[in-house]
Amino acid sequence: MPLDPDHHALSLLVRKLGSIAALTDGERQAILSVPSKTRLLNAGQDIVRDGDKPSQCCLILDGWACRYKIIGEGKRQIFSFHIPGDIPDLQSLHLHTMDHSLGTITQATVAFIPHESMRELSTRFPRIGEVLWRDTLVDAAIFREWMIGMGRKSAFGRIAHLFCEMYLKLEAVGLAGEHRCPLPITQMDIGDALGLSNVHVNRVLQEMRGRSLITLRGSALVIQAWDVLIGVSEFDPTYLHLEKRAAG
Amino acid sequence: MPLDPDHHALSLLVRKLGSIAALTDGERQAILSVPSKTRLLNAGQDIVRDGDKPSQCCLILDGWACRYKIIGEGKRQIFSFHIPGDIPDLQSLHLHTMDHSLGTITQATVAFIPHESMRELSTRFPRIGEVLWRDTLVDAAIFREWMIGMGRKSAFGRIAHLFCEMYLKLEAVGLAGEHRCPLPITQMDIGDALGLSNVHVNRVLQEMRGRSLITLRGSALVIQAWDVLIGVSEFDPTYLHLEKRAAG
DNA sequence: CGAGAGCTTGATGAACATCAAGAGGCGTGG
DNA sequence: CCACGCCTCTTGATGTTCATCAAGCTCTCG
Repeated sequence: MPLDPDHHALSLLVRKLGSIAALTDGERQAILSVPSKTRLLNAGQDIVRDGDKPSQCCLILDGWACRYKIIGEGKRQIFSFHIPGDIPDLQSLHLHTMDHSLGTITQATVAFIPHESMRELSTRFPRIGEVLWRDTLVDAAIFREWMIGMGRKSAFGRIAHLFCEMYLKLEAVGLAGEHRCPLPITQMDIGDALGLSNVHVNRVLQEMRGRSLITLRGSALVIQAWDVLIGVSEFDPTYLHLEKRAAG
Repeated sequence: MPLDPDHHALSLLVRKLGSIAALTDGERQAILSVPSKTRLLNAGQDIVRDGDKPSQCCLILDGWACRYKIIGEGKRQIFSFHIPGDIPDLQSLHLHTMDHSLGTITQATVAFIPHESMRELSTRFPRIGEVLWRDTLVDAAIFREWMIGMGRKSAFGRIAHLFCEMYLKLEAVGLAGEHRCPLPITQMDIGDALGLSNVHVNRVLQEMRGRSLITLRGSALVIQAWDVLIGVSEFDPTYLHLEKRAAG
């Protein structure tokens, strides 16, 4: 089998989907034969923009991305952070106009897959379609949880919640463990995601460090007091709908 | 044709889906032959609860409902308001455990449809599956818009935005016009939806009335100054993805 | 006509935003 | 190798938007 990068890209998709529902050989083969183009992007680069009508969606192979929208005078709201294995703009498959933007946070490797192929795949293999649909539903569940944070939680609780969430998401794809994970985002990013000023984020982080709850240096997060964080943030992982399964 | 209430229920679904994508006769027939049970519910009654594993989903025929979650000590976050034609718990089709609750706001008529039938319908008629999927994606788009409000907008902007949104959603199903619509929710509900206290909601409403922007008496909202409201709330209806089409 | 839910008003305080300025890190180019 | 610039983080001072508490009012509906 040739070691070409695009094939590698799709095997990540196979693993991701296989971790949610067992795949048949036929389904596996179908996914692997989907056409895709892999590209390396710089940090801080837009992948799709508010208002675009994309004809492909993207699978993150390496690096981090986020979905966001610019509003008013320089204000920004980040809706989600995305890590390898995610398809952050899957929704564009059925919502033809982007109502927000998607951009990289770090340097990132991304595979582009034509909508046409995704639609065909979903139709020919309804089970794959269901898993993809499900993926967008988990997405929405995370939005709801962020709404709770912004509507009803303190800055401290929101930040703690975000840390727990990102840790679990990373752990689920094998990129974190032992309460350590990469977190290559600025305090500004955290603020824009949680509806806080960067100044206030900074002060909360100081407090967390002062109470020895976390270590956060460079882009490495260590959660030293997991129980405290889930306590203050009322973190309940149900909403992530991570069904533990052996990868296919 | 017999005038039985369940058949009537599904014809609403036909109209709803038909307003998004043109349906073939076969598709129409298939929808109409889906089994469903119609029930009349009181105001303030739960339909599905946080933690449940429902085996059916519901179509609202009449009245209003909302999705919400109770957190901490008596705090509540409302995620969405639902009106006739909505299927508020469609996500339970693929996310088996509810991570929030769904309840009525007013007295409501609701049709219950087995998940099994919905899944079958989606598989046999991929186009219907796509439209349903799309519906959950619009749902998520609305969540994103609410996040912007709670993260980056003033109380005034948030409330104005909610009014514009509900008006357009109601208008799209023929329940509003001429900048008038029903709004059978309390100030407490508005607060719980937007992350505000009922007291503060009250004060903002006073100001809106004082500036002759709206009239809100009983459950009737009149938007007297549409342009002002969309201005202050930076309302852009793109996110509702209302594609104007003649109903099939 | 009474009871309860929702609305209204005032007083007080807390959690945050905003503004401003400086310190530390890190890559880039001379 | 050092110097420069930029980005991020940090810290302080001040101000605003909202929450909270408490009480009285109004409307509706049984």
